[in-house]
Amino acid sequence: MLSNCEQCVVRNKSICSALDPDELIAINRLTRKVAIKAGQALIWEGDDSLIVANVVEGAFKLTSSLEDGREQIIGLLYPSDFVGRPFGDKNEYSVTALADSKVCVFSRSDFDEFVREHPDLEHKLLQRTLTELDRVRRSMLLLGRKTAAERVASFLLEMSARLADSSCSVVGGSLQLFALPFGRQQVADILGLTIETVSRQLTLLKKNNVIALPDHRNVQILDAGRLQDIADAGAVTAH
Amino acid sequence: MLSNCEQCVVRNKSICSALDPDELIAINRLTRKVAIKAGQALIWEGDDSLIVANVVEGAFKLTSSLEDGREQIIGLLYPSDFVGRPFGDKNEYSVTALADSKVCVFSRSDFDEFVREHPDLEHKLLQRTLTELDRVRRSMLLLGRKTAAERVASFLLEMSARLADSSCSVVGGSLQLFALPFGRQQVADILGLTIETVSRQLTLLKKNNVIALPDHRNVQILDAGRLQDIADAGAVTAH
DNA sequence: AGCGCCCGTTGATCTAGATCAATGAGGATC
DNA sequence: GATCCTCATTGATCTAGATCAACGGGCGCT
Repeated sequence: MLSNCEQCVVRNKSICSALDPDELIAINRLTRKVAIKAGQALIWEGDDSLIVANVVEGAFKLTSSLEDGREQIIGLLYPSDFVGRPFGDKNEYSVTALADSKVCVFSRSDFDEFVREHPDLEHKLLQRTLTELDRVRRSMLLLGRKTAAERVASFLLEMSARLADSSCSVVGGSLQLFALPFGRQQVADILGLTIETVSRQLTLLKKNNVIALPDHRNVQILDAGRLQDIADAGAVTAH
Repeated sequence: MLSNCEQCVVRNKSICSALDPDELIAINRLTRKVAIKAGQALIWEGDDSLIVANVVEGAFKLTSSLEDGREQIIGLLYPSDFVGRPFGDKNEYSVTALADSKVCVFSRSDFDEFVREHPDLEHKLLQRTLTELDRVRRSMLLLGRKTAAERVASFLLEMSARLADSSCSVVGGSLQLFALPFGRQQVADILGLTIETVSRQLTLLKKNNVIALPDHRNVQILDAGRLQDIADAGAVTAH
């Protein structure tokens, strides 16, 4: 069964939304849909950049590591996001599936060529890259200067914002519930903290009725204003 | 005196290198050369994105801050670098001159329009943005997971690499001398450390004969291999 | 030359968060 | 339903780096 761009679920949100029906048929020939199991890597840090892809389903983490095993998560990818390093020869980070996922893969050289011939596509790619750059720069402030309390609060707000448009979020007078797509260690690797510190900060927020934790994966924001204050200035009034 | 792209000193290195003589004349009309004194801001964090520019001369820092004054430097700009946020309405960071500088300014709307009409220019911009994204992601690992010793060593190597092609670098059997374009506080704000910690790490490297510090601004790398080892694994063998 | 001033260095102490160490709470397997 | 097994929480202690506090040295100014 061939993949078919016309009935692709991320067609209208991915960079491919820049293409008209004819172009969609053309790009379809360059493409191959691939399933990736949770935990499996799509790209390895340091590898030559041979493929790029669109995320169709699931979730991925981008990571950079030191030899002794310390790891930093430098980005998260969801359906419709673009993966890989076009116009460059090395991948500076690994891309690993957090859940069973599907991606739509291009050979990098095919993709580079196709992009150069389709300025609207290149424009979409530029916009995404600029947005991602803004996001990454925001996290530099978090990693370089924020306290543990500020980091955890900022993280919860960002996750809630990012998962808001997807299914399970209920916004009723600042009451929000969402499921983290990963465990505590990954949260720690996003925030540049240890698992224990993340856990302690979360229970602190729970004790102060800023959030509720129905179970290990779900988070409910009870007081978004308070959480925002903590994210910006770290004012935790409790013991 | 009008600015003239044809005799621009950064013409061949900036994004404008994508333009042919006719296009250069066209873009020249959109452009205004502006001098910025050291310490003066070109763009403020949170401002609407009304201008973009090319750096012609001098140096700039990009910063993001918290209300209580904590600051993180999230990027440095040198001649030929591009500044500002095209295709977006907010600047998420401030841009401040580190030295007396000159920039070539565009109104953002003029620039956005011109770029859309010149795919080669947009391509250059995309390449720069992708390269910058790689750089910024590398610093996420530094800020999130590296120790003070590793950060300082990584910083010195990156500065030496970046300043290598410019004037004053002397590469004689891994012997390199360069001048930092800023003081200790700025180094601390780049590395997410305090000024005292930066100072202590530098004197430690000096005591171990890994670097020499002729004066407060100049750094000489005596043992680049050793410095690289420290940057990657923090192995400081000394007291 | 002498006087401040700014910036960097050095030292002493403190603390946020890391590390080490149990303990507990689902979730899958048989 | 008992047995693991993995992952989160909680507690006790340690430490890298922050904070607080002198001190010093280069540079511009009169």
